[in-house]
Amino acid sequence: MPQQRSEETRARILDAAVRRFAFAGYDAASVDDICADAGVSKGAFYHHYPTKQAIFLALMQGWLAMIDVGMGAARKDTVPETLVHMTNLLPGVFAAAEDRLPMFLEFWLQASRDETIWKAVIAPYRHYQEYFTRLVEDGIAEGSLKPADSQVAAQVIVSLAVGLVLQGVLDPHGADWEKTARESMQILMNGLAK
Amino acid sequence: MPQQRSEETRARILDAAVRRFAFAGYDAASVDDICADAGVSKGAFYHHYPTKQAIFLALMQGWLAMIDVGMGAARKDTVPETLVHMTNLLPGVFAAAEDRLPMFLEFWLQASRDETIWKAVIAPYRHYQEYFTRLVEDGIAEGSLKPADSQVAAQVIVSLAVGLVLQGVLDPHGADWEKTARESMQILMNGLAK
DNA sequence: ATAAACATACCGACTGGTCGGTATGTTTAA
DNA sequence: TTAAACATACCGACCAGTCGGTATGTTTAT
Repeated sequence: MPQQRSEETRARILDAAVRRFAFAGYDAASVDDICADAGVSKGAFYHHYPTKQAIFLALMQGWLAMIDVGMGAARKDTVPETLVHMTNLLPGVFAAAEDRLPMFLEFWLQASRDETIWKAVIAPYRHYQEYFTRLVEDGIAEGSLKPADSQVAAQVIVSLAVGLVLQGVLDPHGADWEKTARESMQILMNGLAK
Repeated sequence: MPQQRSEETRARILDAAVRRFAFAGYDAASVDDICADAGVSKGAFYHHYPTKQAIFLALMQGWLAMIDVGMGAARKDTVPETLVHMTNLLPGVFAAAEDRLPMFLEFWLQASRDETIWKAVIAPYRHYQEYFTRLVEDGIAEGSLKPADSQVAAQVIVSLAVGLVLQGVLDPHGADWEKTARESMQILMNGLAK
């Protein structure tokens, strides 16, 4: 394997970037900070990534791809079961990414202001919307859900999830968010299920 | 009128700050920018506000207070009616504050990292939670809502609202958000109402 | 085999510019 | 006249990105 050292440096920079961005935010995390954290020179940084924005984007892509994989693997027998199962996955997500969740917000905020980042965020985002829309349609087809506008139903689900995550970011100790997530989905189900 | 000029300058600075923060975000909006936009010198700025953070906080306070007023005025005969009426108010909120909504996200993000701002955000936020909790309890008492954990029910409502607003920020043209808001609340009601 | 030629990885001082905040001077209103 | 309101010049810190140069492989020609 040629230049495996290079790959390791790349990874170290990426790791450090996650830490610094999560801790201080995109603007406040300087490239110098990231380099110091990674134990690497600025030259190395710019050798591997053309700009600060580029590494931010790389990070985001990785994160979004991860979610994608996790979602695909959650499919169960019936649609309501799948949805409930997904909420059961939430605690793990929270625990694994607790300190990184502000980054999620950061992604969103940057996306709302930066054309490049927006395009990178909006595609997977719409993909999720479609995923849930199809899920709801399947549920209606299999008879476990009431006939309804599947698009709206999907948006409700996504909105609820987004809202829960963001409240979890803002006020982690303000509630038992995993319990709230489970029961919230239950209430939603009462409105959607047959 | 003695300090009327002073008051006007104050207001102009605040207006400009809203515009610049909304357009560029907290970090990217420089004090110089704000002053230029307000047609005022830096000396005037620092005469009226001790720091950049202070003006941001003042802005946030005003915004939160505004929501407070709007919420109190929405009360109708029954609880479900009140909630539906509130979603009907959303389009106005969206239209009036379209370009300022990213600031909402900015507030949130800053709050998740800055102790001072966090405290200023969390108090009104919990106040809303309590408002909705009481609203749900009233609904249960008046018999229009199913008996349920009022706290969780309130959190669902708030989560949904937060999620809808944030999706509206990220992807304004991705859906008809006011319609979605209305129908979402309807679905939720199916799960909550008797 | 091995040295020369080349390519990639990495270093860290430096630049040009920005920004929050301050010091000091001038105007305005009472 | 005097204090508040406002203006201007300036300071020190910081920061993304650059650049000349070095170190560490990798390929090529002999």
